[in-house]
Amino acid sequence: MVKSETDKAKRKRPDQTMEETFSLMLHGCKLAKDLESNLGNLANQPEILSKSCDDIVKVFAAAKERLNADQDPALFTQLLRQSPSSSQQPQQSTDPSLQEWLKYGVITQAMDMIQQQILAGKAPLETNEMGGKNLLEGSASAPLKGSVGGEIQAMELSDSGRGSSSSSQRPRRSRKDDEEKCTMTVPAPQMGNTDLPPEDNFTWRKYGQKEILGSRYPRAYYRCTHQKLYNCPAKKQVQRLDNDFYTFEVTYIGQHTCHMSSTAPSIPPPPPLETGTQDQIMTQAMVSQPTPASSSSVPLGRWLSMEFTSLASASCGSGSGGAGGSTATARYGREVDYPVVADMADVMFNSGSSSSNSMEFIFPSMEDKWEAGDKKN
DNA sequence: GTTATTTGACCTTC
DNA sequence: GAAGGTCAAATAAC
Repeated sequence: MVKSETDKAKRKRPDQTMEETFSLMLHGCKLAKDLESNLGNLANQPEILSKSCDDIVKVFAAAKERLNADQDPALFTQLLRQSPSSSQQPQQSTDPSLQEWLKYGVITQAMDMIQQQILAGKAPLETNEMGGKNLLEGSASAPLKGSVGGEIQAMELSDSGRGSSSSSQRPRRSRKDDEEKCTMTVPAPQMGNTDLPPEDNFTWRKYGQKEILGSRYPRAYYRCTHQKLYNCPAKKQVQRLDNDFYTFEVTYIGQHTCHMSSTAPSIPPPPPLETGTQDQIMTQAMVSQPTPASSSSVPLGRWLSMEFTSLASASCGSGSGGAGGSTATARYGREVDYPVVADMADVMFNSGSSSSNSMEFIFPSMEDKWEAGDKKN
């Protein structure tokens, strides 16, 4: 059973919840910046522009919803002021964060479309002063995959944080490495409840959560819902990356046997446990419809609207699950122009206006451009 | 009432 | 002894 978002948010520490909202807003800012960077290239691509706006609106709407729900504006302001980047070098005209962002394959659905358009030569490659070229610099060398922005990247092996080794000699519990493991990183939902791990067509029951030494976020432990019924040994561990709130590291352990039973629910074959099947895994995770009954499921509408951004470095096989082994670089926050964000926060907190008004604040020049374009047409 | 989640305690491994 | 993994009672949602 899935608890309500408010219930879950209620259980969080206020500063943690605020931090999540903060990250959400920062991501929205980056989307807006990307769009701005490519306006020149996309003047003739209204559908892409529209999709980009949708993405941005959704992100900010989610942030606003969280802010309105149960969070303290004062805490938000404090977060902004305490941000380590506030004392960093002034922002360059070519935003380095954007390069980092794209370097790791972090693109939105709309940005994916933009890149495809550019790569296909439909949009001019010239850059604007805000660094639109970065879109190409970041990912042109890597072919885009996935029509919904779910970019599946080459998997990389990673060591587990602890490097446990020996197989268990006791029957009950073990950290044995001979269990089949598959670790991957997947994007977290950007809308709604961002705590939910991505749907993978299996139903999971959460049985534990643990703070992990050296990790910023706790690790959640899930096992197959049908563990008892079908003696299914499949488990998974879900943990946010330390430096990337919007990316989960998911480790699958053991194979599903529940689907083999004639009485078991009809589900696809277990995807994650063989090396070389990662693309299949992620494809299933990205395109399949969520299972409504799943304890970790995400409503289809949310999945369709969430940002399928970066995917996916994973390591599969026995013995080297990647908890804590991520080398991903922060997508947000470090190089963001925080005063701008603070202004946006001020607008959102003080105006009491709708999200559309917030968007007007973000895109005044765009509106002017579109209006001008409409007048021409 | 049933089922899922949370969370402190316990167990296992290193 | 520390840390990760799991159990199970308490709690909440439906």
